[in-house]
Amino acid sequence: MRLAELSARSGVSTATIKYYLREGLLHPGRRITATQAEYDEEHLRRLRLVRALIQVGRIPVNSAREVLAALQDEGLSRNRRLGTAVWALPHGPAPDDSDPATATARRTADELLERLGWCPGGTAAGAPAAPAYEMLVTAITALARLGYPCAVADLEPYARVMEQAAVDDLDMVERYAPEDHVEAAVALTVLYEPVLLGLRRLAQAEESRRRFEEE
Amino acid sequence: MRLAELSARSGVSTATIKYYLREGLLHPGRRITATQAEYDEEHLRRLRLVRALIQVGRIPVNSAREVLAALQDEGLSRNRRLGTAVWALPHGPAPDDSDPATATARRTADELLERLGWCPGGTAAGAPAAPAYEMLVTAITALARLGYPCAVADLEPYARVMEQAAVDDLDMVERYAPEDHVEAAVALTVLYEPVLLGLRRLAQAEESRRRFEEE
DNA sequence: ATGCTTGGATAGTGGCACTCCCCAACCGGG
DNA sequence: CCCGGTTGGGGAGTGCCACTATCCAAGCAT
Repeated sequence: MRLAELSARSGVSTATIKYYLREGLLHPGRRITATQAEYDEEHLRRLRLVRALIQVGRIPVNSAREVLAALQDEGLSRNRRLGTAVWALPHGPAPDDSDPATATARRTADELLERLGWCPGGTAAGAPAAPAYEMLVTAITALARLGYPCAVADLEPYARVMEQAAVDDLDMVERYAPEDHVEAAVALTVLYEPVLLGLRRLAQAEESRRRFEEE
Repeated sequence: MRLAELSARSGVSTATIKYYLREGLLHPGRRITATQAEYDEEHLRRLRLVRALIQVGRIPVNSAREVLAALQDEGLSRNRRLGTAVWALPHGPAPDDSDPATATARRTADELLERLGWCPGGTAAGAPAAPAYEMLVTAITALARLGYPCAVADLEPYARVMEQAAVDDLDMVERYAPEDHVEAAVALTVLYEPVLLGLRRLAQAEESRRRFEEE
């Protein structure tokens, strides 16, 4: 199919597809002549994934490129590819280590992971800490600076809850053929984030109504 | 305190504070002379909240203004203020109702809410749907378009999990004095989002290691 | 008086995600 | 074979956003 048809079937403008091609988010089509190229179903599928990651998952174009590159790095084992892809996901500002509140937050996070029996820093000993761990530290620091408590005991219930979500995530991934695991894991990790946050806000509204309903 | 001291104590540059003042995120200081103003602890507290919402919670400046305006709208009841504030939180692109997949997603979401016993659309009957509900529909649509299943049965476990998180959220809010409930609810809703997502990614890594550890 | 700081206003910056436009190469009809 | 319309590549431009730099008059400190 031609660029125009790819555009029509995906609902993405040709200008935007050309931009993604330039940015390396999409492989170039098979060149038919010097000025024309042919795209296939794989391009369409990839384009839809790109769009979903960027628009729904709010991932910056640069990160999306890294994530997608990891997805199909044939030189890596399945586990390494998944790790690399999830590693490239956006994770907000790095903790400000000049702030003493950050040190406290780090201790809280470490103690939490230890109590949960998870790997310290989200990785094997000695390795750099996972971006998700840094994200957690940044958020705990901000909460502490605002005067909201964030002790291990406050965080633990949330961790238990996300542990359950992760089990459900992995169950869902395992429905697919092993060669699709990495893409499924990335897509489900990213695209279930708005689902989880949306459900949380709805659940809060419901619970709030239940507790404070007096009109 | 003067602008310079506010800047030093918050770690935010004077230029940025002036920008926030212009944008109405911060109340103007008490004018001392024609060219000087005095700020107090309340300004400092507010500034820290603004920074946390924008930097850690990734809320756009415009939304932050609306959220903060709702926080202290004296004309509204506590519940209405909270509703207005949470309503103003960012929620991604609106569902594309010209896409038939959106209609399916809407049906899935409705059925899910019904099964959970939550208000349809996250609101009272007839009222416009909550932004969080629209966010959910958008995400379900994107997943469906990518070929990932998103049936009611797939979503329900996540909803149960977030129901528990919401109970924990509200418990935490109730530790504060009633007059602080609204601010606490907003801060905890927004700032626990990175905590939850970070914990989920760490939990996934842990669960993945548990299932696929073979080195 | 003078030389610093202060705070308000305006204009500018850099990054990001597109989007416009031109051009040369192609394709199809007459 | 010619010619109008279409295609894809590429560079430049757009709009938005979150700041940031500069200027200026008014203060305060010595």
